[in-house]
Formats: sequence, structure tokens, C-alpha cells
Amino acid sequence: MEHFSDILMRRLDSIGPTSSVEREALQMLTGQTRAFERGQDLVREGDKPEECMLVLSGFVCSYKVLPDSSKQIVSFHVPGDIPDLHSMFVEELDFSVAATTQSTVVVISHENLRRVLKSVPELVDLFWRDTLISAAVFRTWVMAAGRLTATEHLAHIFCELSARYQAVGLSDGNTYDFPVTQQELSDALGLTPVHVNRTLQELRGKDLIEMRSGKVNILDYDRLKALANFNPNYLHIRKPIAA
Amino acid sequence: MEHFSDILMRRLDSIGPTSSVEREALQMLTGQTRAFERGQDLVREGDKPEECMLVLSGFVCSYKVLPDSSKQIVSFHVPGDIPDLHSMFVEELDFSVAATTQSTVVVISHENLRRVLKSVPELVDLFWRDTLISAAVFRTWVMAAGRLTATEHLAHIFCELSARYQAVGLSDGNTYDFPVTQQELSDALGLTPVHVNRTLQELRGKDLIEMRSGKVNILDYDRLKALANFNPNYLHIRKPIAA
DNA sequence: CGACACATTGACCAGACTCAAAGCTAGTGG
DNA sequence: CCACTAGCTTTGAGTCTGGTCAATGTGTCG
Repeated sequence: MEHFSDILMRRLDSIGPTSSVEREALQMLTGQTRAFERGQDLVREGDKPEECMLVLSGFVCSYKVLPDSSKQIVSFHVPGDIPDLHSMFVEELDFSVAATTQSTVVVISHENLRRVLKSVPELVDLFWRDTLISAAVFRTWVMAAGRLTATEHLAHIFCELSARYQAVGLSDGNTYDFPVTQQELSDALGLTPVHVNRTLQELRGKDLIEMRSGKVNILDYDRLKALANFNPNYLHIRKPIAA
Repeated sequence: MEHFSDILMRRLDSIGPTSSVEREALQMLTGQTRAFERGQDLVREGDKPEECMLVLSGFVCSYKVLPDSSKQIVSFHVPGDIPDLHSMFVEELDFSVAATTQSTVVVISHENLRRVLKSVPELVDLFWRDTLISAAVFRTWVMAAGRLTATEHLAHIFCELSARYQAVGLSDGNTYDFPVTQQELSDALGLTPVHVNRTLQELRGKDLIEMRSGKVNILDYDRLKALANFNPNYLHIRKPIAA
């Protein structure tokens, strides 16, 4: 029976060198596994959580809601991510996290996590590094939202997820789970669902991707990457990403 | 003669409780002061710096450049910020930092900073917290780019800077330095300079702001804030921001 | 078989872009 | 002290990407 820290370890190992000391320390983490249904919130803006959520399986996104109830998804999360690591150091969450499909999550108390971090200071570096990378991802989303066309932006998201899935060993880089509706995609891209539909058709028409029944299949990664102006440097993944 | 750690301390103090132990530790930081001219880069994407830059005076922005040489500014930095704190934990920078006006900066070696952080572990929490907040700022920029109109987005930037300047005691909330051309503003908003000009005229026409000779003057913060859908929660500033 | 949610299409609209020209303004040198 | 310049700002006119509204397909599940 594998411990849930395995996926976390795989994640941390993809962004920085880890040792057996850290591996063992992570196994001291305890937490309850919880299941969430599609559409359910894991945590909500304004909450003051005493614990963090480690995604084990499924698919989760972070989002912010505007007063007019329009929604902006600011990040997608693959298994191994801790979307609300944030809450360790700020009282009040400034965003919400929701499952886009049936997902399982381990709930780890701040206190438990703090204790483990204290016992192995090298882990602090790794987690801090993780925070820095998530900041880099947001930065890149700002660039994508500001300077890419709809088609490029969509292609960029597909490239990013391919790289991130690969980093935790959950994809060969070509096929991966993406249980997200066009409505949700539009909330991530800052577009309308109608335009997302047309944009998807364009990528399909160019034989770059397929997307159906919750899966993405990249048909030509090189051309997709070129179209998206995708440069994986911002993900700071150690192992080389398969071209 | 005040030590450069004063401004840093003011910054850290605005985001989390600090003690005299931390204050004293920060005074152990050493570094050379460097001046940068308008338009000069402090560090560049792809660099692998051995030191961080603490902004003392002036105005600095982080940006990413696309292959077609279009530019996206992803963040503005006021004195007290360390725009490339990032470089402490990732080898290669994934963005560049430039001065938009004559600025002075203290260059602190990673090694020196690491030593100080090691001696006072509470400082690690503070700096980590700083990273988390900068991630929150990026997140909010994603939302602004995706879901706000040009006018709202511009108003949002003015509100954010007002709050951040106030936090470090460099503004009463109404007037602050903003030595940024409309061209640069357009790179931050993901718009064209022409449209930024028209958008600025709209805010001026509504008697919400003035902007000239490198300064912003907010005429009606409440209305500006309402227009921008600005909610300062994401800045996680401890002291209440004057309404 | 229906119902519901999601995807797709069509027709029209608007916010932001492009290109190009003309005004300002601060700094420079005569 | 003024003319000149370079960079920044402003204006106008036409275009295009992406938005809006509304209807029609399609697929899945009870």
C-alpha cells in the first residue's frame, strides 16, 4: 500500500533534488482522505483553513469570483499539487478551489505540516520552491492573457498541462486527463464559451489536438508548442521534458 | 544614517508581525548600492544570479518578452520589494526586471541572505509569506486581464499601487509616484498604447484620477475602487488600509 | 423516452487594434 | 534664452477579434 506522500514526493522531486531524509519525513505526514464531487468546492475565498489539501486524483482548479458573478479560473491543479499551500501563511484565502471532476484529496493539518517542515529544514526550501514555481505559473498566465491570441492561449494551456502531467509521471506528454467543460475553459482563458468552441475547432482543424470525454490528445506537440510560444522554463522542472 | 534594511523591515512588517530579533538579524544584511537608469535591466530572463535586488528608491517592473518581441509587464515594484527573490531557489530566471526611472537598489548575495535566514528561522516564514503574496498579486492580475474591461483593469492597477505604497508608508493613499509611460502601461495591461490613452482619458473624464509628470493622484478612491472591483484582501496587508 | 447539460452554429455587435498624422514637453545646444 | 529634437501623448478613421443572443445538435443517464 503506497503512502499518499508518494505523489507529493514525485512532485517535489520534479522541482528539486530530494534525499531519503526528506522522503522519510514526508511519510510522517498524516491526513484524512476526502472525496469531492464535480463542481464541489474544496475551500472558498474568505475561509481561514487550519489545513491544506493535497490532490491525489481527479482534477481541481483555483478561481476567483467577481461581484458580477463572473468567474476567472487562475490555475489548474494536477495530482501532487497543494492548491492552498498558501493558507499556511496567510489567514484568509483570497481564492477558491473547486473540483472539476470526482477527485480525492488528503487533508493535512497546518500543524502537522509545520512539525514536519521544522524537523527537516531542507523541506522548507522545497516547499518554498514550489510556491515560487506556482508564482511563475501565474506570471506566465498573465503574459498569456495579455499578449496571446485566443488560439495561442488555448494551445499554451494544453502545453503547460502536458509538461506538468509529465513531471509527476501521469502522462507520456501526448495524452492526459482534462475533465473540463468548454464553459470552464472559457473561465480560464477569459473568453466566452462560444469563442472557446470556435477556438477549439481551429486547433482541431489544424490537427494539433483532440479533446473529448475528459481527455486531451496532443497530435503534434512541436507545432502546438510553436503556435503557443510555449517555453517550459517557467515550470522549473528538473528532468528534461520529452520533446 | 539609516540602514537599508529599514525599508525592507517596513515591508515585512506590513505583511506579518515582526520582532526585534528579526529586526536585528536584517541589519546583518550587507550589500552594495547600485543605481540604474530609466530603461536599464536589473536582471534578465535566463540569468542565473547569485544575488537578489532590494529596491530602495525609484520604480521597477518585471516583464516577459515574447518571440515576436512584444512585452508583457507582469508586476510593478515599489521600494521595499525584492523583485527577484525568486532567484534564491530556482537556477534560471524566467522573467526580466527593468527600472522605469532612475532607481537605486541594494544587491544582496544569496549566500548572505541564506545565512541570515538560517540564523533566524522566523524570517523564513516572513519571506515565504512575501512570496505567497506576490503569487496572490499575479493571480489577481490574471483575473484582471481575463475578466475586467480596459477601464476597470486600469483602475485596478491604480488601486493596487495605492494600497502597496501605503503599506510601506510611501503614500497617504491618494498621491504616489508612478513614473510609467502609456507605452509601458499598455505592456502591463495587455493593450495598445492608443487604447491606454483613451482609457486614461475616460478615468480623467470621470474625475477619478490625475496622472502626470510621473505621479498619480487619486481624486475619488471609493468610486475608483468600486469601478475596479478592487478588493485588497489579496495583498494580505496587516494594517488596515485607509478607506 | 425524456430531460438536462454540454457542444455547436449563425447573425449581428462592440471593444480594442492598426495605421497614420499632429500636438506636447522636457531636455539640448547654440 | 530660444530653437530644435526626441520621445511621449493625443486624435481620427477604418478594421478585426472576440462578444452577444438565440437556436439547434448531441450524448448520457435515469
